[in-house]
Amino acid sequence: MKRKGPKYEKIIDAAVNVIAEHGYHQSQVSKIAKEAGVADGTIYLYFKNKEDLLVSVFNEKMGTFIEKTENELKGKDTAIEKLRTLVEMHFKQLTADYELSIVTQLELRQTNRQLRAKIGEVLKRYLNLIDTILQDGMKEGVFVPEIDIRLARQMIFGTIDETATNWVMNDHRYDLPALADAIHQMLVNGLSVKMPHSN
Amino acid sequence: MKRKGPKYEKIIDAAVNVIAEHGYHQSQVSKIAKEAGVADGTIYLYFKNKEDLLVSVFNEKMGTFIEKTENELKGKDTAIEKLRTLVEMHFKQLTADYELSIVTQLELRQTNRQLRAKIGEVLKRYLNLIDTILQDGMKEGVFVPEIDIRLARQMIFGTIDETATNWVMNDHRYDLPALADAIHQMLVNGLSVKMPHSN
Amino acid sequence: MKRKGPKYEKIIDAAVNVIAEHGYHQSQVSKIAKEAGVADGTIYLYFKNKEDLLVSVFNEKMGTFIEKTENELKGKDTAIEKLRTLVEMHFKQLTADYELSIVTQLELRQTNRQLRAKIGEVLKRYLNLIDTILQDGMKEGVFVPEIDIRLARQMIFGTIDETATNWVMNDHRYDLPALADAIHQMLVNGLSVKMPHSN
Amino acid sequence: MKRKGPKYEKIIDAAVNVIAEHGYHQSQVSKIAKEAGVADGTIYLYFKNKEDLLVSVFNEKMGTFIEKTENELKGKDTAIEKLRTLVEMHFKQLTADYELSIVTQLELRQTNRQLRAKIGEVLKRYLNLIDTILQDGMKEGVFVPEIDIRLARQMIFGTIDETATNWVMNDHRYDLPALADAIHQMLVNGLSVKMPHSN
DNA sequence: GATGAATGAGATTTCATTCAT
DNA sequence: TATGAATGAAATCTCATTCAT
Repeated sequence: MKRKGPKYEKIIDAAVNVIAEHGYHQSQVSKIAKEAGVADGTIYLYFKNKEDLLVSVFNEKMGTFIEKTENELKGKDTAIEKLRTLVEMHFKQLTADYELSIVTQLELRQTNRQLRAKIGEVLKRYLNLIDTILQDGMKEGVFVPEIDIRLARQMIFGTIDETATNWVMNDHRYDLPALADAIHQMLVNGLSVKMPHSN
Repeated sequence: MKRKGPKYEKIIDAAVNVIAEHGYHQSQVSKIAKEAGVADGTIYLYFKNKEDLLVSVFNEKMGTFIEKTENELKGKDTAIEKLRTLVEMHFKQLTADYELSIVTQLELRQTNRQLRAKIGEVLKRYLNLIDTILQDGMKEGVFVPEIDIRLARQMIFGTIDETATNWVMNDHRYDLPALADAIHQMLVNGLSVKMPHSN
Repeated sequence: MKRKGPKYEKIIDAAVNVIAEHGYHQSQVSKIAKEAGVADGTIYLYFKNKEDLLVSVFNEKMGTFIEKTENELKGKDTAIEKLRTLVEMHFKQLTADYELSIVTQLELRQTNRQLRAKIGEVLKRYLNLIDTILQDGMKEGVFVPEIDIRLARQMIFGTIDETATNWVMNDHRYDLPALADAIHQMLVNGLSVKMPHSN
Repeated sequence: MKRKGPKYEKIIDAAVNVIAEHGYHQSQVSKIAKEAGVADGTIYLYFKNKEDLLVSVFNEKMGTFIEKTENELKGKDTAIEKLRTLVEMHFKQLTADYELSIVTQLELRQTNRQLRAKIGEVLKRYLNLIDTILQDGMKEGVFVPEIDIRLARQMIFGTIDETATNWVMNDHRYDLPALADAIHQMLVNGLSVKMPHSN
């Protein structure tokens, strides 16, 4: 099972394109092979089976996605800046890769539980990024100390993801990164130390 | 195409049970028919095709879900109370129907774009509920007036949905309604009129 | 899994014909279905999978084969007559069913160990027939009492089977039942009470 | 097409081992190449194709088998002794080569008609040995002169082969050469000049 | 209305063989 | 000679849907 080489990359990219264009359930191995310019059997020299290919697609693309975000975060000093960067990077990267945005937001979700579990593994690294930002913010004293990290993470990821999915389902009709500020503002408000509202 | 009658209900309920037990991709029409105690062909007297059945499942169950929430909201006076009620009702109803929670949070998402679009139609009524609460809150002066309703709705729904999905994926291991208060607090904070944070 | 009905018979017979004509490895399910005049999927209403179909072919045909032999044996009084009948029936039945002779002597042997084990189960009933004849002969005092039943059975079956296989491999070019007498004579000689040869 | 050299031997032996261990249908060319320590393509420098390799395996191994038997027969004077030697050598050689016994008795039979025909060619030399013994015995006056050589040969080979196959299928659980005497006795009886039985 | 036997299109994966190096 | 990456044809089985009864 070769896991590197130019054909490996080609197949991964072909998979993204085919899935984005034809949808998950219409992405036969033969279609991906044709798009990659290799024989059907060649796929199986690089991937154990179709599921392995799909997981690898998510791994590779999400890996890059996360790394870029991590790198960008390094230059930021405060949790609030980091959170803004995270949201911005998320939206910018999806905007920069049209096909990928369709694949991650729509297509790769129509998979069975098993595949979704493996995808979930990869996502954990991203969720850990969020957790770190939250812990930083609590240390800095800008986020409410009693906050449940898990719930806060679910608010942040849920909000970003829901926003991104809506954008893709609306055919990328509007400027997603332009929404980053407003989203950021709401999230920070939700987490910040302040006078309690009266209810 | 009969849309009512005892068999109609039986088939809908059988579908929920079969999907919850065996998963979306293992829920063949014949299995649902057997669970419902009818012949395979009978399904097609009540539903146009399998997709129609699945949409109907979501319609019927989500319809009840939304109605109960609407009724509960009627008794509440302020937007903040209404939001709390919405979150609570969401979590309570999922907790009360084990099978439904699996079906709506996990299984019905593994469907193609077309089916998801139809499910989205049904969801709109729920999202409108959220919008109304937001508008109320802005009229009341408790929510920031400049807020983008769409983004706020995505934060609220995204947070609730992500929280619910995590709970199901963690095998319902903890008390979901118990989280409603903390979630509500974060959301209200995120939306409320207050002194801006310094960043 | 229906195991009876006119289609069941049709499929079994179609399988024999297709295997006899095209050989085991060229007998695709679709070819058998076409020969039987049913859809591919119909095969799977009557058989669990292709292996199950092949085992059933052997079961059904060998079952009839054995029953006819058993019936014929009932009319015989002595072990020697019974043995002659067994050999004759074996050769006559193969001669009467051209396709079956090819399938059982040549094609169904090119199968994996698992399938062969299941076929072996069916054969046991036939081998038991032989054992009974041997025991009868020993009781009658015409067969050497010290004979190892297992070895004697292997001689009888091995001889008959090898003879039949050669006949099929020689394209049925000669009259197989005409050899029964000579075969029978040799086998009886081999087993009979007599003066030991001098060696 | 080199037919000699150390790699030729290595490949032949690797084939026997792989087939014995994994079974005929699990013996891919690549697996044999790996076992032999050569590249897949190298196989095709020594053999025309996979069938040619398998026939060669049978050729080489059966050639040695037959030669050893021939050599042993040379030292024997009478047909009866020769027959005993043939049976003994057959069983001893199978016992001495565990892998070979599995390959010749079980695995190489699961092949198509074409390959089996070629294997039959190789076997002819062995069957000729039997024929010679039979003719010797008839000349010596110990075997019935009217015997049909072909039938007698089929009895001898069929019995030996059936016995050997049963032994392999019973996982070599008992001492095969120990059965040679009894088998020999039955065969000789079957062929010998004697008073006809009364039936 | 209700049945359920029958349909048949469609896709993943294997593996013998080739050929450029 | 030797390599081994690449090829691509080919077949089992599933399951939504139909329709004669």
